[in-house]
Amino acid sequence: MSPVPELRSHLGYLMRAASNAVSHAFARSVAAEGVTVAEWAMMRVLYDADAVAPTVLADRMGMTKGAVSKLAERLVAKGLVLRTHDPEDRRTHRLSLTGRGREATPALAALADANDAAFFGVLSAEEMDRLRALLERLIERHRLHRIPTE
Amino acid sequence: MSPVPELRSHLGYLMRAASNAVSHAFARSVAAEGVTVAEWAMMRVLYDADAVAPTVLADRMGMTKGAVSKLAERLVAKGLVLRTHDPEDRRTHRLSLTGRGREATPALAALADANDAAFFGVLSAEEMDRLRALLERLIERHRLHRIPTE
DNA sequence: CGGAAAACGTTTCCTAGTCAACGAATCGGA
DNA sequence: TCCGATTCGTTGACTAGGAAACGTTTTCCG
Repeated sequence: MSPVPELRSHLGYLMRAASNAVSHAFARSVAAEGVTVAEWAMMRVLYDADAVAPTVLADRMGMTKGAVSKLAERLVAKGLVLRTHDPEDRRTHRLSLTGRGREATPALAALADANDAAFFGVLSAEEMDRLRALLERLIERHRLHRIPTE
Repeated sequence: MSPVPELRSHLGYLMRAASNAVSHAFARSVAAEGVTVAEWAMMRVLYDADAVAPTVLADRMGMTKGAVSKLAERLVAKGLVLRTHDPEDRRTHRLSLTGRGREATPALAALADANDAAFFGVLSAEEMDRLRALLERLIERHRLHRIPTE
């Protein structure tokens, strides 16, 4: 009967626990293809929007530019991403998928689908929709919150 | 119109994004008190169940014993946790909060409450309950799933 | 009761990300 | 037009955790 709330009572704690579990499972899954979760995320962004500046990627992926810099370097080393010059601004450059990177992406997407199905399959379709709506609202709100402070 | 599903369509991705945001905010909050999120979690477990073996903590916190070993070492160095011998088994030992650790815990719990309120306050009470129920089910299911494979 | 097997915590190596300092390039205002 | 302010990506210091190898201690069974 302590006045101090339990760990389990905090939504933040539950969120972290669930997220760790799902990400860890997914990490094992994509590791078989030789990439990490963050690498997959960057590849997926580049799959749609090629020739993206690192700063844009950082914003879109919710990471710092330092992290993007290192992540891109790993993908370049693996031959999945390449850097090209920006003719109009010599400070920056553009990141694109290589042919191999583009070819590998659909298979990784399939793994992501399978991981989602395995982890969230215990929920009904309606519950999954509700969860998705709740998460999207939280993310949306946080985005708005973050801009003025930084 | 690509056949490859978007990142945003994956619940795992949304979960990771939301979790990162809430944990990051909380990390900044508790950093003012000189501890990290994981350190707070261990302290909270020890607050209720004192004199706990590292293996038990690892299981209860969902971390590896290696991570617990390092985490405990940091807390010992900060004077918030102490190790005592287990008289019946010389392989193991017990972890407890020091007086200072015990005194500091309620304030950290208050920060956790405040962080929860700030982050999840955009949801209604009913939505928060639903989210909690969904997360608890996912965690529960994953626990059960993990045991037979290891 | 003795030796193989198991349990326990630590340590090493690795990946990963934040923060802050930095140097180069560009922009903007006087 | 020129110099301070800003923007851009990189780098280094640091925290954090997983995987696996390791040494110690205990357990279990023949």
